This record gives sequence, C-alpha cells and structure tokens, in this order.
Amino acid sequence: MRRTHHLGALSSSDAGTVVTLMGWVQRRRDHGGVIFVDLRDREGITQVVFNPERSPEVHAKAHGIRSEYVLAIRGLVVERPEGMANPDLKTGSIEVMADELRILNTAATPPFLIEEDADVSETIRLQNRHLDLRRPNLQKNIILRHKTGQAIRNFLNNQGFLDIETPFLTRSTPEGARDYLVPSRVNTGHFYALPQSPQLFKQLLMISGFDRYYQIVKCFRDEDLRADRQPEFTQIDLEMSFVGEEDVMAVGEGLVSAVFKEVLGMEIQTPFERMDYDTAVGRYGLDKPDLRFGLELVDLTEMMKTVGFKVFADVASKGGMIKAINAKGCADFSRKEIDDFTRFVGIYRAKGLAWIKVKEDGEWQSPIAKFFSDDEKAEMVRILNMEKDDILFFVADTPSVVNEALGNLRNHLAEKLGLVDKGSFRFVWVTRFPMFEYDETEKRLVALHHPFTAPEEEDFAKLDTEPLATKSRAYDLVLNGNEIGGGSIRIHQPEMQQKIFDVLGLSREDYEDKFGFLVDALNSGAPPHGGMAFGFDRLIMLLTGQTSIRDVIAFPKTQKAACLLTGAPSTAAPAQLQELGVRVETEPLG
RNA sequence: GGGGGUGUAGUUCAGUUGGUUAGAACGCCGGCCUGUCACGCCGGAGGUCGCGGGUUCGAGUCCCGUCGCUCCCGCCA
Repeated sequence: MRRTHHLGALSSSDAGTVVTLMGWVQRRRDHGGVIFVDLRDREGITQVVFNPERSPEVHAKAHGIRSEYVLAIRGLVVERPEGMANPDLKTGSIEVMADELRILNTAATPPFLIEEDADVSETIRLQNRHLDLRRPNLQKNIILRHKTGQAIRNFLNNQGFLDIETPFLTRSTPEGARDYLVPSRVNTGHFYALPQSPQLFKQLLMISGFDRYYQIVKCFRDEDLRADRQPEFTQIDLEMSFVGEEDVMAVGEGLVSAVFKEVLGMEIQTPFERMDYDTAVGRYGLDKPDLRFGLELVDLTEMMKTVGFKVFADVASKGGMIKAINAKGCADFSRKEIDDFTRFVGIYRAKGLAWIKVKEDGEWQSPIAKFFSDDEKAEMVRILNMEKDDILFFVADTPSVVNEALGNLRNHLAEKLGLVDKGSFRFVWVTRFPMFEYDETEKRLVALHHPFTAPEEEDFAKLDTEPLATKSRAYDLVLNGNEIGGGSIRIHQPEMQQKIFDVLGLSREDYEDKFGFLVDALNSGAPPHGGMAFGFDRLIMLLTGQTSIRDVIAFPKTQKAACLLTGAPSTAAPAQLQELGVRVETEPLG
C-alpha cells in the first residue's frame, strides 16, 4: 500500500475516489455497529468509517484499534450524510469508508492525551517529548519555525548574503558568558569552547572579503536559564562589509518585514522607530521599552534636591535619582494592591514604593504628603500632571535601581490595567548604547555590548577621560518590550581594538594570547564592517504567541539544563575520562 | 547564589483541627450500543501521597533535610 493523500487533503471534490491513508489514531468511537476512527497526521484529521455491512472482516479488525496505533487504510471517499458534516474539521464534509485496514504498528497507551491543549505538567511533556510533539500546537510552532527560517534564507540570499559555516569547536575567550568546555583527546589538558556566538569568525570572514555573510546557527552559553533562555539557542547571524548603522538596520528591517509578510501575512511599516539609549532608559526605565502604551517615567531628581522630605532630598543630592509614574485614574487601587506593587519593585532591589492618591476634592492621600510644602506640591502637580483619581508611584534610589524598578512596574501596571494591545507589533531600534558599564563584582569596566563594538567617533577622546560616557555604534531591535536582535558597527582598526582592550583592563599579554589573531587580522586590511544577530527562538516565540521558547524548540532543556528525554547530562565512564585526561573531583548529584 | 510556586491513581486535581478502607474527573480494561466526532450507558482495575529522617498511640496532613519541575532576582559581552 502506498499513501495517496495526507489527512488534511480530502474535500467534497474527492468524493467517489478510492484513497489510501496513513496516520495515527486520534480517537476511536465504537458504536457496536459502525466504528469511527479519527486518523491524524501533521496535515490534519480525517474520519474513517468502519461499517459491518460494507466489510465485516475489516470492521471486526477495527475493534482492536487503540489510540495512537499507526494505520494504513484503503477506502472510498464519500460525502457525509445530510447533517453529519463537522464544520470544526478541515475535512469535515467527507469521510472515508474503509475497505482495507492494516495496523502498521500498535502503541502503548500514551501518558497523556494527544490534543491541542494538553493540560499536563511540563515534566511529563518533556519526558515524552516525542508524544508532546504530536500535539497540533507544537507541530504548528515547529512548522512555523521552519517557514520563518526559509523566509529569512530567501531574503538574505536575495540580498547577496552567503551562508558560511563556522566552527563549533573553538577557543574559549574571556569576557561574556561562561563557556561550555569540550576536552581535547589528542591534546590532553586542552579544551575547546563551544561558541557563544560566531562573532569573531564572521568578522574574519569580512576581512577575507566575503562581503556579506549569514548563518542560522546554534550558540552556547553556560548561564542560568529562563523562560526565554536556553543553554543552546539559535541565532540569525549576519555581517556586512563597507556599511554603517543605517545599512545594517535596513537589512534587519527588511528581514523582519519579510518574515512577518510570509509567515503571518502581515505588512509591517518600515523604517522602524529609532530611540537612543538615554531616551529609552529615561522615559521607560529599560533599554527594551514596550511602546504599546504610555505610563512614562517622570524624573523628579532636580526638584527633590530642595524639598523638605529628607528621604527624597538626600537621595537626590547624593547622586541618586527619584522618578515617578502617574497611573491615571487608578486612585482606587487597594492597600493590598499597593502592597503587591511594593513587593514587586522589591524584586528589583527598590527599598520602597512611595505613593500619592489624588482624591475627588484634589486632596492628597499619601504617607508622604505631609512632608511637602504647598509650593512643592504645586510643582509636583505641574510636573506630573496630577489630576483627581490619579495615583503616583515614586522610587528613590540609585539610577539603575530606580529605572529597573519603575520600568518593570510600568510593564506590570500596563498588563494589569489591560493597556497592552496584544494584536499590535511595535518595533523600535535602540541606539547609541554606552560602550562600557562598571562591574561591581569585578571592580572594572566591562563592555556593555562586546569588546569589538566601535565607539562613536565624536567620543574617541572620552575613552581615556570618561569612558563611561562613551557611546557605541551598537543598536538593539526591540519588539513589544522584547529584545529580538542587536548588533553594531565593529572596530576595524587594530589600534582602536587595542585601545578598547586597554580600557577594559585586559593586559597586553592576555589579549595578545586570546585575541591576538583578531588584531593581526585587523592589521591585514580589514574593511569597515558591522552586523547583527537575531534571537531566532525568541522571534518564533513572539510570532507564535508562546510565553516560553521551550514551546518553539523541538527538544528543549529544563531550568537545570537537563534533557528529560535522553537524561543528558550524564556521568562519563572512567575509561572515557582517562582518555581525555580529565578527573572528576565533585561527587555527581544523586 | 537568593526569593516565590509546585510534587497525591496513567493524567489533571480534591483531601477538614493529625484519626477507620486516600476520593473525583478524564484516561485505561470488560460488556452493551449502526451516525459519532469530548459518542452514550453499565461494570471493573488502578496509589511507594517525590525521596529520606523525625515528632506522635496514629502523618498525605506537623517538623527537618533532600530531589525534581516552574517563575523571577543575580548571572546572561
């Protein structure tokens, strides 16, 4: 028997033809007489009918059919009887009268029902991922992922990009995330690292003259997991020669709009909005602002320097920051809700959340109202546009705590108040990031983006004098408050690259050992170049409306970076370790 | 490394102030049923209450420890 049709293919126009179908048993409905079987494959479901009058032997055999058995059926496509059509099914107007049945394989009763919304714990799902992946939901996600990849390849191929592979067994580099290490057998005591991204290789490809490169490629980072972070994840990685920011962003915009058009059938407006980093953090508290709603942060640091409220005045005059959000018309928040918000900002290390409710008569209800003079109150009313029924939330702390706490509270409030238009896609490029930030634990400067990012030309002089004020030629693409991609114009002069390593406090020997090959390459006629990378999994997550990238990855890992299906990671055999010259000192966890 | 949630039948859950034999639904098995599509009706089987220890006459329930899953902070250039 050879399959003639997929299970989403047949319609009324096929009535009268004999077909051979193959697939899994979604459900069997045995009426004693007639038996119905819903046969499922990736394309859909088709109802098969076993009628004892049509074929007693086949009907008898159909009694033994169980869920998830794999069947081959030959039969006649017929229009369903009057009133028996199923409008919920693509093939609901027809059914197939079985004349021949082959049970290609039996199946153990699955631990959960294979259906659209499996109400099953993720543990069970991941342990039985091959069954989980039979669910239409996940099939849709994985298929959409494929289509997105195709759209991207088509777009980039047409733009003159070359798909070039780069090594997975590569060299560990300082800076950035923890590496996954791979011991080398033929070089005992030496290790490869799996790439955190193909960054250096793609720059070398530009230096080699390939002009435009891309790759849809796995990257590896040994850091703690989140709903949107897996230890191995996929990037759409691209790099271009002889370009500036606008050229790369234009390609990024073209890529995203091609994806939205081909995968979702949606037209997207380009170019996207641009916003520099300082504006994003100033108005939204975060470098990945969600622009689907207002609730902007208002900076009160200046005016608070002179107020009578000592707590705010001290913070304001000692380098701290005070910002507020005006939640218009929300003065009816209960004490409990406000307590919840206070707890919420505490997550981001804010020590408190001050609030003011503006009552019907314009009076303030607030634990801090009594500390402000009438003039100060009037000034706040003006700056914050305070009207009756408003509630204001204030955080006073270091700038980073204030911005993170209120930026996240802003998103939280918008979600709670239903201000988020779920159907809309708001893109924004965030530009002009700082080159460096101060790392409190390492007590030194680290690159905000990565150490190969070019500084803005007008800031060259600041590299020595005030490096923290230096802006970079980096850009992030933000969609609805999610960072979906980012990149930069790279450094292409060896002197500048060495300069940046110096500012980062890497010793000469250190960077010559670790990055010497890059500096040498830059010294061999490197073209100006830049590029970007998209988080492929995150993009698919947003396109499919999922809340975890685990639902768009065929075989994801748990929060402890384990694969529940295969049992990875596992201990290694002593012989294997000996061959690699590796000794395990810690007892493995039970 | 830290904080929150969670773990009871194959699955999703309920389980009172600590008290007899731990329940329900779905699934599974058997029987009946010729137009269902979450088929229906009748019957049945099915439990290491995550694991270990403790308190107690008695622990699913209280205490301590531990493991898994999950959300978040830190971390993730």
